[in-house]
Formats: sequence, structure tokens, C-alpha cells
Amino acid sequence: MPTAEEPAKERSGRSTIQLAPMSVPKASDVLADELRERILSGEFVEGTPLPPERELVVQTNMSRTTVREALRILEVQGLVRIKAGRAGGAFVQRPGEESMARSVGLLIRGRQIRLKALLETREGLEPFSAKLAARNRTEEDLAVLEAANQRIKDAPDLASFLQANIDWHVGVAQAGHNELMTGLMMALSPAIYEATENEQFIDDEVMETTFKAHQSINRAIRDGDGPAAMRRMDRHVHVYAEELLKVEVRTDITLPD
Amino acid sequence: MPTAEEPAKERSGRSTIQLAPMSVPKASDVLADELRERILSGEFVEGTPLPPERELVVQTNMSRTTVREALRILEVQGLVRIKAGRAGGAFVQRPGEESMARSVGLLIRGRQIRLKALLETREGLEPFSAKLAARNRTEEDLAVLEAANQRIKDAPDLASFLQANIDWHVGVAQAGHNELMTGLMMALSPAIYEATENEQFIDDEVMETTFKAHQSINRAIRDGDGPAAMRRMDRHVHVYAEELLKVEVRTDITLPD
DNA sequence: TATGGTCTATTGGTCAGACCTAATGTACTC
DNA sequence: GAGTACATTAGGTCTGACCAATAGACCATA
Repeated sequence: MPTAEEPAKERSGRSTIQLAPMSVPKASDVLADELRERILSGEFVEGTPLPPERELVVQTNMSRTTVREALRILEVQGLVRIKAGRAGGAFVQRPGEESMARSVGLLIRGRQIRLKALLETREGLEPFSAKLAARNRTEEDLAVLEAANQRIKDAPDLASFLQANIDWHVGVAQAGHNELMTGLMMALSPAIYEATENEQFIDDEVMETTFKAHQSINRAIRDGDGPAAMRRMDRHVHVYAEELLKVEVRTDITLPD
Repeated sequence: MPTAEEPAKERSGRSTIQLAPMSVPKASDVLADELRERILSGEFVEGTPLPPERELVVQTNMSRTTVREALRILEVQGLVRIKAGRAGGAFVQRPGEESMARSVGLLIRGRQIRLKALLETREGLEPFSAKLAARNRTEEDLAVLEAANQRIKDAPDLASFLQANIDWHVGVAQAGHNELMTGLMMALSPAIYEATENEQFIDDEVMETTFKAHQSINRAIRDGDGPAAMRRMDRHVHVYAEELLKVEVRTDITLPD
């Protein structure tokens, strides 16, 4: 057992001086950090172009390679949008839901998140989302919700149905006027779409049931009845998840390969 | 009013043919997409190194600049970890919660998400998270939760308290064994930490209340009592949010500048 | 007068090659 | 056997050149 003076056996030298591991940041990261900070702090207004690459080169004394890598980092993070050509450049952008949706998507694919986990998360979020919607919805929000649900009723094929379904659920989140919640829903939606696309449990009955459930939730939201909206959404999402998982299990059994 | 043949006034030509805007992908994006797909499909096992940059150059007939930009994209997305030096290279990595947490953080900062929205979102997620924890927790999970709560009780200063608080909340999510939920909690936590850090509403009484609330939730989780865990967590998070927002309002009034 | 062609300047995209720096393996020395 | 020196391999940065896309001005022609 190592003594107090010799906590780590691996230390080979005579000295007992210890230093924390130090990070040696890369030049491009330094530049990216600097620019990111300025963008997020609001110093650069959305839409304004950053200086051209060659201008940044002379300003920073870095090479163009480095400058470009920094810009590329910011682009991937959704903080700038880069356009080529004259009057092009790196235009400041506020990070949007898309970039978050992308990274949620990466997590889901990369970690092989189970459909169950995805649906559970939705079960957590959406009832509350409905409650907020009942509290904060405007007339426009209601119009969007009803239009989306109408598209669900009229959907000619599975893809239209799923898209309209997503629109409605995202619409509920938007009616809640909570940007973070909206962002999360927008991030989860594509993943749910993809996961649902290959399940064939959606028949006319399911579509009809979905339409009716949405309709009753729409009513509660219109009436500003938070508890009812929450309860109905909870039930709707839960039932939907159960049905979906039932089919998934069956599929696994039918096609064990 | 535009007729059916002239839906958009801005179209100047005689033809009514419409084309969608087309994307011209950059070479580095193409490479990045290719590699990303292979990583996510599991073709490259986690931890294996990609070929060295100069090797990729000869394999792809691209320049090193392009190859490096592609690798940088993947690095930002958390799909590879790049190490310098001999035996270095780009090592395949499964995307983790960190990258998602980063992009959630960017959204929060960039969109200036209000503390209220942040806390509301937590109010939606955490009760469900507690419910899952009650259902799926292991003995190790329980030990983590109790240790974290003990650290809350013993916290000598605000920073320790907040950190232990985060640990406990993330611990609940982990006890639920839902990777997505865990990731979201890990993403929201730092933001809540920062938002709370500057509010001075946390005194000994709040800390004591928090400790007791956690304790009772811990019990429900241990007992596998989902509804109770959910209810208590809902109450805890709600009260905490109310208190915090109360202080925030007062702060705004006190310091209108 | 409207449509299309041409030119040019600007700016990002790509390339080739060189050199620097970090990390590691290995042989050598004491 | 511990420590050192060196070679090797890989990423990091720099330079300078050229390609490609785009906007705007100007011109040509039906």
C-alpha cells in the first residue's frame, strides 16, 4: 500500500513535485473560442459578416489554414454560416435548434439509443409541454395546431401522416413559448420519425385515434385548461408508445435475423 | 391579388418552372459524411485509429487541408478524438453526452434562454426521470444518490452545494437507465448551475430543505415507488424554481440597471 | 426594354510542399 | 536497471499558389 509520501508508484523521478495535466490548446481552437465568445456575448450581431479569411490572417498573425479551421469549427457548431463567392464570407448566426437536433441525432445513432428510451423521454417532456401550451398559447398557435391536425386527418400516405404528426407535436411545444422545450422537441422529432417510419403499426385506426386525441388536446389548450391538456397528452403519448413498442417486439420475434 | 398562374409576384421570367435550391457539397464535407456514416454504422469500432492524415490523402486523392478539415468536423461532433505525436491519430469515439451538452449550452447562451424556460424544462423532465429511477435503479445507483445527498448536507460552501446538487440530479437520471434522459440532464445541469450561482437565495434553510426533499425522494426510489418519486420530485423542483424566480424578480427590481 | 452574355473583383475552396512540435519506441550509456 | 539521447511517426502550422463560386457592372441584341 502506498504511503502518504508515495501515493503513486508510477512516479519515476526523484522529485515529488506534482503538476496538474496541462492542456496545450491549438491555435485554431484559440481563435474559435475567441470568436465564439464574441458571438455569444452579442458583440457580433446576427447576420453581420466576420472579416474575410485573408483579413483575419493579417489581424491574427495566423496562417490561413488555422483561420479556416477555426471558422470551420464555428460552422459545425452552427455559429456562422459560410457563403462562398463575392459578398460571401462567414455570417454570424445564433445557434438554432437544428444544431442541437443534429447532436441529439448523433447521440441516438451512436449510442444506439433504444426506441423505448426515446419514447420515454417524450413521455416526460410532452405532457408538460401541453400544460405550457394551455397557459401561453396565442390565437396563431391554435391555428397552427388545428391546421396540423387537419393534415393528419387528410394524410394520403404514411409519410404525410408522420410529417403532420411531427408538425403538431412541435406546434404544441411552440405554443408553450419555451424556446428550450421547443428546441428539444424539434431535436427528438426526426429521430422518432425515423424510428416510426419502419414500423407498420400505423393503420387507418391508429390515424383516426391520433386525430381524435389531438383534437381533444387542442380543445384543452384552447380552453387554457392546463391539467386536462397535460393529462390527455400524457395518455396519448403513453398509448402511442405502448402500441409502438408492442409492434417492435413482434417485429423482433418475426424477424430474429 | 396573384392569380393561380402567378402565385409569386417576384418571379420575373416567362417560365413557371420551379427548381429547389441545390446544395453543392464541399469536398471536406463529403469525406466527413463518409467517415461519419462508417463510424455510426459500427464499421469502425470505438477506439480504433483512423488512417493517418497522409494516408487518407493518398487514399482519397484529396489534399491534406481537405482531409484535416473533415477530421476537424468529426472532432467537433465528438466522433473522433485526435491525439498528436507518434502512435497518435484520430481515434473513433462514440458521441457522448458532452457534445450534446455543449450544443444545448450553445442554444441556451445564444438564444438567451430565460432562467424560467430552463427551470420549466427541468420541471417537465425530472419527475419522469424520478419515476424511471424508481423502476430501474440498482444498488449502485442508490449508493450514488445517497452519497451525493450526503455531500449536499456537508457542503461547506455554495460551489460544493451546487456541484453536489447537480450530481444528485444527474444521478437520478442515471438511475433511470435511460441514456437520452441522462444526456439531457447532463446538458441542462451546467446551465442551471451557472444561472443559480449568481442568485443569493441559497441559505442554510434552503440547503436543509433540499437535503430533506432529496432524502424523501431517495426513499421512494429505493422502495421502487414510482408515483411517489414522481410526485415528490415534481414538488421539489417546482418549489425550487418558484423560490429561484422570486429572487430573480427581486434582483431585477433591486438592480434595474 | 427585357433578356442574356461577358468581364471583373471578391471571397471561399483546394492543393502542394515544407517545416515545427509532440509523443513514443529504442538503443545506448553509466 | 535507471536514465539519457536519438530516431521515428504522427499531428499542427505556415506559405504561396491556383481553382471555383458569386455579385455587380456593363454591354449586346432581339
